[in-house]
Amino acid sequence: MATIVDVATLAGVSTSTVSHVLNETRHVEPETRARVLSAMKSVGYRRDALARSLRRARTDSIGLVVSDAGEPAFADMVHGVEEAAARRGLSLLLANSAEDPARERTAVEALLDRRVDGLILARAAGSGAGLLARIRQEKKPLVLLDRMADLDVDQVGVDNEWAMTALVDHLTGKGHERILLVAGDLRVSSLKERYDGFLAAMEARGLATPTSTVCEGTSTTEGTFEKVGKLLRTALQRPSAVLASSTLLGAGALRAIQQAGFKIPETMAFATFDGFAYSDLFTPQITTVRQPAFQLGEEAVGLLMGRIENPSGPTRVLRLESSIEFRRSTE
Amino acid sequence: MATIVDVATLAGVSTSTVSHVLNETRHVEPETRARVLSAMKSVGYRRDALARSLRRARTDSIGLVVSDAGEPAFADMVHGVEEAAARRGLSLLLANSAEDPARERTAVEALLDRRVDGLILARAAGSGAGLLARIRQEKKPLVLLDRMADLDVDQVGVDNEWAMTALVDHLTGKGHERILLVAGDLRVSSLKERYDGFLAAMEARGLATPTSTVCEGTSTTEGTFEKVGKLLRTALQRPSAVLASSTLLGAGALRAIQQAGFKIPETMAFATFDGFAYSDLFTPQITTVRQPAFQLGEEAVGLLMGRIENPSGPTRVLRLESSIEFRRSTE
DNA sequence: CTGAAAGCGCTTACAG
DNA sequence: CTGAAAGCGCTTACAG
Repeated sequence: MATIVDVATLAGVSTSTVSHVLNETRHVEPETRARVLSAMKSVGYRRDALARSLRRARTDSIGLVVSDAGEPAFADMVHGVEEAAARRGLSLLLANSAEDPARERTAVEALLDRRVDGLILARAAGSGAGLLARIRQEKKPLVLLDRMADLDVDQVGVDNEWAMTALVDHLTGKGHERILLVAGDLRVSSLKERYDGFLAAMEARGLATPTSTVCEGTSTTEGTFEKVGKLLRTALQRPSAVLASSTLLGAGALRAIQQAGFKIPETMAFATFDGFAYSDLFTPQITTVRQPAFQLGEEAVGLLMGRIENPSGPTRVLRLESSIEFRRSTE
Repeated sequence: MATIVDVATLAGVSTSTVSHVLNETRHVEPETRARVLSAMKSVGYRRDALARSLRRARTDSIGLVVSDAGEPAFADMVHGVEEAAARRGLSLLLANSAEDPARERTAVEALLDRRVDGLILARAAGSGAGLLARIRQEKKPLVLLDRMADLDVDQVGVDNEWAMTALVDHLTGKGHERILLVAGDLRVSSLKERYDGFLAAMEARGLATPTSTVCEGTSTTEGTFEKVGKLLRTALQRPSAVLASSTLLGAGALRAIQQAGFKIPETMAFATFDGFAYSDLFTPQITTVRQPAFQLGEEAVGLLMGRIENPSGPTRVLRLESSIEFRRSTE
């Protein structure tokens, strides 16, 4: 591997000059410059980003830790982050916590060790406040993605309560009064917000919300299938509509509905957050709250760069708009 | 940020000793060791991975460039690579070429600059041989993922020809003789292999394959929709079955079939590679060739580590088995 | 069992 | 307009 010294020697100049040619950071005589450039070419010079970073105390890289790389929404967010990072010439270090706080911690430590310029985190379900304190203590710029926190931290997510309210409006408008919410793990802030939105919206419409109309705590498709199935079989007053707070929960609920013998939308209405890909091609046609996952990722990078450039600026919290795709499942 | 010097000073030892405690690389008196450890704790020491890498000429990081982060199959591969890398304590640098050879090149250069220990590449459609030559010239360990090449390079993909043959067998067994293959961009090796498999299988069964039964060259859902629609409307001898070589192509073809007024499977059989998530929950129930995308990613990391540890070992080429999920769409 | 010192490949004041 | 030299934070022969 050729180094800057090789180039300097071959060109008959100092390493300073080579460095300045490389970075265009001070004037160099055209002729000298040309000599340096041709020396670089002839030795196949490639600047070592590591050495450069060490000296500059800046790596031009950012770290992203997502909680569930398997979910399509997260895959889209990763994609958005990658895109936005590449546009700015930043490298992206990716890690997946798989909803495990211990793995999340390990991943964050590894990223801090690598001196990323900043961190984007979609936190694991059971993630404590300690990790964020740690990052703050290192004074490392941080942005929370999708999973927000009631803390003084830059973050970007979606308008979960608004979307849930709109969904409940839609269903109650169709005459539904008993709605089953498949809420999932309420330690996840986005799921909690959807849950809160549901309770508030139902209450605002004067509709009682007995416990039997919320299925919470599941976090796998299989577990959700079982729990929803049980609810559908035993609920004294059977719901006329089911609402799922994520794709994974929706898949479990859908299977349970089908297996219990209901027909969508004839005997059971159904809607879900996030939803399924290419859903317009398939039956049942499902009403879906679509979050702008890709943009979420892009905005996270924007917030992070803002924080890196201005460490003491005011905290920024972004809520992007979801859109609701109304389809036959809630007719 | 505390450095190794701070720790050494506080503990009253040399930096050598601190380093050796850190890496457990030579014996240190228990008492000294304890002093060092407590000094680390009290200054909040965190080893700088950059400085370490610079010295060791090894970064414990690998780079992954995928061609289409939007496709679910690639998302799964990324997930598999991440998982396998994390298990080995490697950091993952991720980039997306979006099927653009120029972006691919930029991404690879950035990764080489960062001195990743090795590179995993799912190459862009129009990627030339120059890039691989470049990587080889840098003597950087390399593994090709999914998109294979007839070159002396470690690589892992799936048994595309076998799967296509099995699919054709299945359809001809049902009496289909005119099959439309939606083949996509044949510069992509996996698509080319599926295409070759199709031609060979049809020929082996004595079934003519006039041009009209292959739709090639499209690489968007929209474009595929249009082209397949046109074929279905104008084909002199209309196909009785449609086969798509990827999810994206399948989505376009499916839309075209539906819009042309065919019913699956009554008036048109249909099957696709890669397919749609949770497809068992939706109608039409589509026969799908499922590739083990996650494992593909894991195996790629395995091959890469093998190459890093043994740069002069023999080339390894892996073909993982796909599985075919037979469903109603080809009944 | 431990330390002094060189060196990884850069950048950047400082000096001329 | 250019160069000599210090220093970023580590690791690792070498010496004792």
